Amino acid sequence: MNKSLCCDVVEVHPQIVEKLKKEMPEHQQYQNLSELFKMFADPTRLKILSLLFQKELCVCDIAEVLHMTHSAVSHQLSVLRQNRIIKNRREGKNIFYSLDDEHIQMIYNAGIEHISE
Amino acid sequence: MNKSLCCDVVEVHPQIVEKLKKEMPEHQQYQNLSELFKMFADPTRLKILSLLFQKELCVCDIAEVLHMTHSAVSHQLSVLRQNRIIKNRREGKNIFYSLDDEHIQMIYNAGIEHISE
DNA sequence: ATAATATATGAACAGATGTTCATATATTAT
DNA sequence: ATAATATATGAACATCTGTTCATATATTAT
Repeated sequence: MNKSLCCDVVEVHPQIVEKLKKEMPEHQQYQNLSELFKMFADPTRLKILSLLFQKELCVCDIAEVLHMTHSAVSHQLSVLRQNRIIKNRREGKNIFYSLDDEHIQMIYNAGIEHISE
Repeated sequence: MNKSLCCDVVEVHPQIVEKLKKEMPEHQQYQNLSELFKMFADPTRLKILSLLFQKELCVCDIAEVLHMTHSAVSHQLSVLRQNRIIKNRREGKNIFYSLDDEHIQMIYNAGIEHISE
């Protein structure tokens, strides 16, 4: 009788907990959001993005600037592209990569602001 | 002689590549930034943050809303706190968690905007 | 067609990550 | 002091992640 929902005896915020439970968006939305942020959660990808903020570039440009193998760069570009962070266009033997939209730089900048506060 | 720096024969963007190399911030900065974004790169942590946007909460509140064990919640809160995403205050037996600053919500919202475009 | 170049891709591996379980610490009530 | 409660923490484990290596594909030049 009147078994509490939290902390075994008394809920700390019973009405708030109920409200939050009801208003909670679907798991899928959090999943999608986490996958977006995952793209920013690696120093190599951040470096690549920060380069693409300045100019569209091909694999070999990026590999050269970052002192990385072409393969490693290509894999990361592939991941970024599959997640709609960047897009590409072919020009002869080269494939040029660039940002997919401006939100990407907004998110990046918001992060920069935080760490340099 | 005149050995190219990129693509074995001709750099695609030789002057740009040199410029980018010189202006590249230190690895540590990208490392720090990636660690910030890592905090947002997990659905559970995003859920916790979205709850804390609304109200300061204790472990048991969060565990109840998310149907998670207290231990799992506590571990995530600990990670978030070590990374200065959230702070806490004790009130008797309870420890209340809340956001450390407003940048956090800015980053979160920038992400939400992107995925709902 | 053949060779050279630019990029992509699959498999494998090491290292990181999130949860669970068991246990410890801290606060409060008895 | 003892018991009960809220939270923290260490170890273990399975899963995920990023790079490397080897190889494949696509484009261009010969």
